[in-house]
Amino acid sequence: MARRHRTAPAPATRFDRRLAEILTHATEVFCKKGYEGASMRDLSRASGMSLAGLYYYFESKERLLFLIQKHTFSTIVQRLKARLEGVCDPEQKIRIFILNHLEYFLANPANMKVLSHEAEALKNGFASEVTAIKREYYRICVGLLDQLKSDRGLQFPTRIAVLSLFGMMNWIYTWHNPRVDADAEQLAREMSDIFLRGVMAGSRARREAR
Amino acid sequence: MARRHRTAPAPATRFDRRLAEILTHATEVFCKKGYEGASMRDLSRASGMSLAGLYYYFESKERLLFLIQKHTFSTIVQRLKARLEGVCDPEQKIRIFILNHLEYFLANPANMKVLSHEAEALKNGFASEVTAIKREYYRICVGLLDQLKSDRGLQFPTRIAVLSLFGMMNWIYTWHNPRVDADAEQLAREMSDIFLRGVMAGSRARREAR
DNA sequence: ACTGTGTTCGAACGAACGTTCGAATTAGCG
DNA sequence: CGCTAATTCGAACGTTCGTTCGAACACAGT
Repeated sequence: MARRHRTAPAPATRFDRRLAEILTHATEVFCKKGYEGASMRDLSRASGMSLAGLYYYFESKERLLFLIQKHTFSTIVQRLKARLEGVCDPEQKIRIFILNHLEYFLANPANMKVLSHEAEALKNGFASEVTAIKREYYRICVGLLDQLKSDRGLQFPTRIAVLSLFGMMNWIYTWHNPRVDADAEQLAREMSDIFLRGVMAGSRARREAR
Repeated sequence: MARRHRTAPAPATRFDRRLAEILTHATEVFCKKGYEGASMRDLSRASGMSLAGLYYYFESKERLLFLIQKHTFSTIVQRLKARLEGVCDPEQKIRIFILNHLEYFLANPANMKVLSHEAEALKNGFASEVTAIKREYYRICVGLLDQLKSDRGLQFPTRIAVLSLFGMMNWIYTWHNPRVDADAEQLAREMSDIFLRGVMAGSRARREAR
């Protein structure tokens, strides 16, 4: 009956720790079978808790997905802000943005797949809160690119560039194989090279043909 | 009882025409609610046919998704091959590849979302046939990039470049708004610029720092 | 009008779904 | 130990799921 609503990081009660365990197992199941395809009984089996027992920790399957998405996205934004602090060079900032994204992506592939692939699964109330974080993340990236543009007198469509970059990065969940593909650092370097050369090369205050 | 198995394009029987109608409506429903989230009753309502009536045209929900994915993917590959014929310049070929993908994408957004987003929904038998087409499409793109590399003496990781390009293009289904965003031609030009400059600029047989 | 084949449907099947509830069990503290 | 509150669970709720079946309808050619 008594539900905690900690947003503070501090004491990590028994309740909070158990909930975190359940979230971890549920993330794996959502990753493998999809949100709609995963049943509460699947989650029960994966977390070693009875079906009814799960409902002591969250009131619905949808809220469970919400908790996973919100925690994942919040963490990635928070880490990005910490890493961006004190860096001035806009190119370096964008490289950090990409590295931060890919490092978290490859370290927590299930979380990121659930975040990317189940973006439309939440309804009104839950959806809007995750959308707010997504918008903030998007705005940060737009800011970095605009800074790069004005610093170097470049000319390219910011919206398309940002969304192309997100596409490059988020699509990884469909193909990355840790036994074949490079680690996050190298991957981030290669994607950064392609993307940054793409927006920087030869577009200095041009008036292009067509 | 008597089911047709036409692969020939020719006569378009009543059966084939009605099936195509159902596929169109089903694609919209799968696009909006996802494969798992869409019920046979949803499909029945959307196509104006009774629940039982649908099973005269296909034997299972999974086969219905398979038919949609296979038709969509086959069409896009076939159009690509036709457009690529006779073109020699590798840069031009890649621009055609991107344009072909985006034109079909924006002209048939529901089809392409179902193809991109429900790629893992099919099981063994159905999955392998779609995967085969996907692999062919992937190999074509690898071929174009390798040709560009050797023609111009470039040096970049082909696999990462191809998959980044697919990410840029396929991610569109998450953000494209026809009332806000440009048409396929302009979008293809902008993405081609970013991508081609990215893989071509300053990587001529370099031995790069780090 | 009769016959046969292609097409459609209402009704129902068993299984699985998300969620609830009251009782049983456990943990923390006097 | 004994008491209270936190935690877990078996069993069941009503609903919806994908699929099936046999009867009905539509429309040829004779």
